[in-house]
Amino acid sequence: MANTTLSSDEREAEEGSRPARLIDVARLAKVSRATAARALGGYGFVGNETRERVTAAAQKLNYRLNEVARAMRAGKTLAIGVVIADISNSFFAAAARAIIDTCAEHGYQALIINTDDDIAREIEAVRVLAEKRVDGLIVVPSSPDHNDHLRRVGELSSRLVLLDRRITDMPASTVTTDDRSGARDAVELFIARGHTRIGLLVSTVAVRSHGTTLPRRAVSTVRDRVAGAREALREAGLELPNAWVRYTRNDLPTVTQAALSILGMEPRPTAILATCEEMAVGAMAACRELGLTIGKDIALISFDESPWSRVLTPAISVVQRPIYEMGRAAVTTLVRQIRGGVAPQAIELPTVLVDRESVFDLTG
Amino acid sequence: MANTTLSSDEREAEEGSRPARLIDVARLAKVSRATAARALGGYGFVGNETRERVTAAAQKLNYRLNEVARAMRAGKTLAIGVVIADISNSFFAAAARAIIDTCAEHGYQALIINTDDDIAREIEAVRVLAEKRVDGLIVVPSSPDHNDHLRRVGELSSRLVLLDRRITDMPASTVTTDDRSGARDAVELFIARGHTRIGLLVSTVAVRSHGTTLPRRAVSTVRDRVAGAREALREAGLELPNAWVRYTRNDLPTVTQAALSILGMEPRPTAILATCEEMAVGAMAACRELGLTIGKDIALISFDESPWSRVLTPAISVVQRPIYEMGRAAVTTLVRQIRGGVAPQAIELPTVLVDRESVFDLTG
DNA sequence: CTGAAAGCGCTAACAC
DNA sequence: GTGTTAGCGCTTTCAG
Repeated sequence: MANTTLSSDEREAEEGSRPARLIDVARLAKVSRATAARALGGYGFVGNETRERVTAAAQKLNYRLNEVARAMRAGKTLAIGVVIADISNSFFAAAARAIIDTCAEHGYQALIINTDDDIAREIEAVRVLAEKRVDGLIVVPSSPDHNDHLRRVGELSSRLVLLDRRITDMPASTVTTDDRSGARDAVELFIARGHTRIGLLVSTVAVRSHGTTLPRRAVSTVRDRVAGAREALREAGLELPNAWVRYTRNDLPTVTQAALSILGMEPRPTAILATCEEMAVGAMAACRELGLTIGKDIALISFDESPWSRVLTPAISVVQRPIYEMGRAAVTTLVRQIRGGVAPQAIELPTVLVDRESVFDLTG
Repeated sequence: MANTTLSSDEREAEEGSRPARLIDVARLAKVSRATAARALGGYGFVGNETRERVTAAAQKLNYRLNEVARAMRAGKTLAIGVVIADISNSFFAAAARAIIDTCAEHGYQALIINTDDDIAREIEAVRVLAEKRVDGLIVVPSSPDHNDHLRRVGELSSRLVLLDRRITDMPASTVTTDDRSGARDAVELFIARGHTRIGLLVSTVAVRSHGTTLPRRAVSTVRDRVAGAREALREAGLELPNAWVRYTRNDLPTVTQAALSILGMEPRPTAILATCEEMAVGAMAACRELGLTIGKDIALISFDESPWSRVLTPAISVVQRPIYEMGRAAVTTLVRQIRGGVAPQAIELPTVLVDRESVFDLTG
């Protein structure tokens, strides 16, 4: 390696001594801070030769804009807060991916906080993000009726998008899917194939372990899916005994218990609608324990596509939701609101039922 | 609702007019900014009665510390940059969950950027995070030998933790798992059960679609797993024909093709080691197409636990890695480095082989 | 076209 | 115990 001599400036750039500031660049280029800022920021009028001198100086000093100072001065952090239940859950992971990428496209950074659907943690998360002075907020609300913390965040409350779930009495934008139709479609498919005993495995955190009554604090997606299923059932003149619907937390042991308790009924359902991946897995676990075969003894439809659902035998039929699009829409709506001061809007995306092999025919 | 009269201050707090600043609190409490700061920040000496007046004023004005100003003044953002391949991938999602939570426990906020294992995007991500003046950096490096961008970040290069993968010639902390042993254990189990024709399905992005030679740019986890498998094979005096190992991108169609090309060989392997969930799913897809049954015609072991792996029939045997612990260790190490200026360290966590039902016995 | 200077909101010496 | 003040690094009028 050539033993080149480095100027003191250059050495500072190489090592981590102290990041160069605008004024250092200005001095090296023999201009004022204002001119340096203009040259680097690409605004205002700067002479060509001056601009080049500044750029060269910045390069030489390895200058990096201090975003913190910029944010302070400008009153914009270019950051967006994201409050979700659990990023390790596949639904939220996919949504987060969309949010992060779309934020980046618009020059924003996403700050993500997990709440595990705990309202206390949600309130705390919003507080923290407000202190960080995020320019906007995307929230997956954990409770359908707590909205105080979302109203009390000053200007942020007009830069707020609710994702996946609606909440009462909150004038904010929402991005949701038409889960009621999704559930209807699923149940109607069961019915068309001759199933009359249809069970519901419903994910919710508003319950201690698992139970048979709709929890008072169930979020809108839960309510919509149950309502959609009930609708289809009612129109077909079918019963939905309490014992066939189970509201449950979504850890595998609990879900398995819940599924077992449905499948242990006499008579037992021949079909199960699972409201998410975890519910489907629990149903599979229960079937395994009982020696029941999916697609033969038990028909299954699950909300949300999983990597494995089309690969199993039988392949699992699912109600697909456009998760990536949801995340993307949340960000674009939010950014529009931040920039334009436009009115909140409600976006509802369609679901699509993908029929594979897990719903066998009973009419034959 | 009671028609209470609000003071002008209170109304401002209710609406989003303009966030209260420290000086507003100070004025309302009739003290100086310094005293207000001390009272609120809980440091220095403040009279009891004064403290109460300040707290009350802050409450009344709905005062929120401005984190941006604090960061600027203190020279610490309390933010940590996280550069990963893809947060919607289950491995990274779990790691991210651990990172975010552990960050929060230490008072830090995680800023996450996806690279899709593209080195150009990784370089850009590091640049952006450096501008944001993050206090530390966690990187899952996408290339084993690009390290310039990680050296050129000034003081940040001493506040850097490499997660999941090592890279050459970089004096940074690393948090990895003992993947070599993991692969060894898996292959040894195959061998113990009488399998002699063992295939490898290896996930990598350093290849166009799928091929049979170790890509020059494969990351350390890929190298380690292949090396571990080869070791076990060699010690048992077994061959690993090129045709039985496939390096592939991890989208389902490509993986399925790769798996098909292994399973189309004559003779074909009776066992497959999949280096991640996506590889296992691809193997399952291929088996499905060929009418082969896992656990009967083809033995399968996969790296990383999946929600569904223990629930299938047969249940899939896996090489578990302590993903949450990895994320947690990355953050604790990093925080120690930020706070203490301690030397970089290499942490290697063990893997554990969980034998379930997907490795059938050929010795009978 | 370029420079001087004010100030974003906060903390931490340093006085009193 | 409490107040005064000097900046952190940047942008942005306002002069020249």
